Amino acid sequence: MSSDKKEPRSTIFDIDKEKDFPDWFGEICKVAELADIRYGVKGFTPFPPWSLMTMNNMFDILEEVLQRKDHLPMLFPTVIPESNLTKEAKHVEGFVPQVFWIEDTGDDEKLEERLALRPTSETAIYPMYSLWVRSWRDLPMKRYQRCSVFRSEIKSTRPFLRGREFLWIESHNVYASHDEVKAQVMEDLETTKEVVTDNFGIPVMVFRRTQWDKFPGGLNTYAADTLMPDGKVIQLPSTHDLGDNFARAFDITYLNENNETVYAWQTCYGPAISRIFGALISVHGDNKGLRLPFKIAPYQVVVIPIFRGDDADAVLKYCEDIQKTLKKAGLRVHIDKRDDTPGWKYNYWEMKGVPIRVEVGPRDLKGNKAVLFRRDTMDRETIDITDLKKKVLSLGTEIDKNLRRIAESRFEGLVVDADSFGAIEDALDKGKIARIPFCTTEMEGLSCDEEIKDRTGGEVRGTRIDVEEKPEGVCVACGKVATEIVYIARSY
RNA sequence: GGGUCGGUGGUCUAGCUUGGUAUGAUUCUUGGUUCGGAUCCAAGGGAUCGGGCGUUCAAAUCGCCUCCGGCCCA
Repeated sequence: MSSDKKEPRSTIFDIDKEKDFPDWFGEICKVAELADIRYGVKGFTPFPPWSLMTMNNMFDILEEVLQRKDHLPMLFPTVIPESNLTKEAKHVEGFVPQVFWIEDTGDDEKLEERLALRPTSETAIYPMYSLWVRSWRDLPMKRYQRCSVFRSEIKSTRPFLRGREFLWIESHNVYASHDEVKAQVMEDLETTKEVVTDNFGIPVMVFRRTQWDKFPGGLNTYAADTLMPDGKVIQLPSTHDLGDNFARAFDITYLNENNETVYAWQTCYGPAISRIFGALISVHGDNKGLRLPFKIAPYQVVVIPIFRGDDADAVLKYCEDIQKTLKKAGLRVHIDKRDDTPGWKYNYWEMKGVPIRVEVGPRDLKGNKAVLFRRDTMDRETIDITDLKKKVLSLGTEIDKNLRRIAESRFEGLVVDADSFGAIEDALDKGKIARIPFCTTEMEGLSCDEEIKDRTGGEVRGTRIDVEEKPEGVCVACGKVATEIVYIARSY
């Protein structure tokens, strides 16, 4: 055989996202240095710079929106004394099975009272709210904290999508009336759409969850779902109408204008950034790796110098001028000066998902040009260096629009009406979401949900709250008159 | 939680059936060469074979226990 020539190796990363999604996800976490699963404790994962820098940018956007809507930041301890955790009965039932407990210190010294690592912070925060809320003048009290929480998940864990420790923001709000609570629910849904869809380019559908799937201890849960490449949906932020349940359990009362002591009303809102990041890379990624939105990419632009021996200094100088210009425009720019070939660097940064690449070599130097490459479409364009800033800025906007457009196109025709188990299963097998008449999302409907799950693998995600829907016909499962339209999907 | 497959230098991997302290690639370091889609050459570094116990003169290899992970299912 003659051909002992090396075949050009294709790319760093090349996996069919649609066909082999679990494989794609695991590999991209490793090769793009997003999560290192070698830590050795189930569900606990170190995040290297690339994912953390992206998540920090996501946090910044979310916090900016929350603060604009009058939420103030705060931070509570990680541990919750057992007596506080167990004050609200339903809440206990829902969360205690997943709690990590601290029982002793140092050399086996037993604690007087066990401490829980917070699985969520209601029971940490509300005893203090009980002290902080005194009068109607203190209301509304809108606050949030950015922290990590701990849940001993039984289900199999994966980086970002389901960890036993994950990063989120939780907002906890106190009001004088239930009406204000309902308004806050709507505000949170708008926040979700502004942040997750407008900024991160991830389309969502919002649902009111069923009574058996709501936040333990609350009245109602409203949540945003998005669609993963394998046709399953995943829950992103959720808002809970807590009614006055927790106020009664934690004695959060205030003096109203008539000098009467009354219970307060509450909401909480929990966008899990690490999970949204997991959805983001899955939704926007392609077979060559990540495609990060321009708004949140750690490096929005990477500059690749190309040179032969004696051109090096001039080319590098040219690159630094480019970096200076773009930094002045407020952009995050990186010059890759490593001693590797340009082609290697192209593949590397494409896999990492940097939205825009500027390639600069002797040719460009001579003509005062630069080559602009966009990751989303893999298109190249040669531009005059004087247009650089303008072009990069408009291209960044265009990339984000395009990523969002691609993601949203997957939602078109996604919902399919069904009126039988067969039709539901058929829809789910095609990666669709089934829309069906259903008896009720009150507790009595649970057995119907379970039957649907047994026979189709899908589950009831809830009822739409952004669209009015009139039920017709009978419940697919039990045959009783339908009182609601619900959506069935396979889910994470 | 059930099923299943797996764990060998940083990474991927050969060896396991038929016991005799480990193969190759890549990464990493150094020097040179090269640079418009994964440069090439040379030298060097790096593994008590996930952990424990057992069988044996001898265990990556055989047995038991345990930890960790992947995938599928609930």
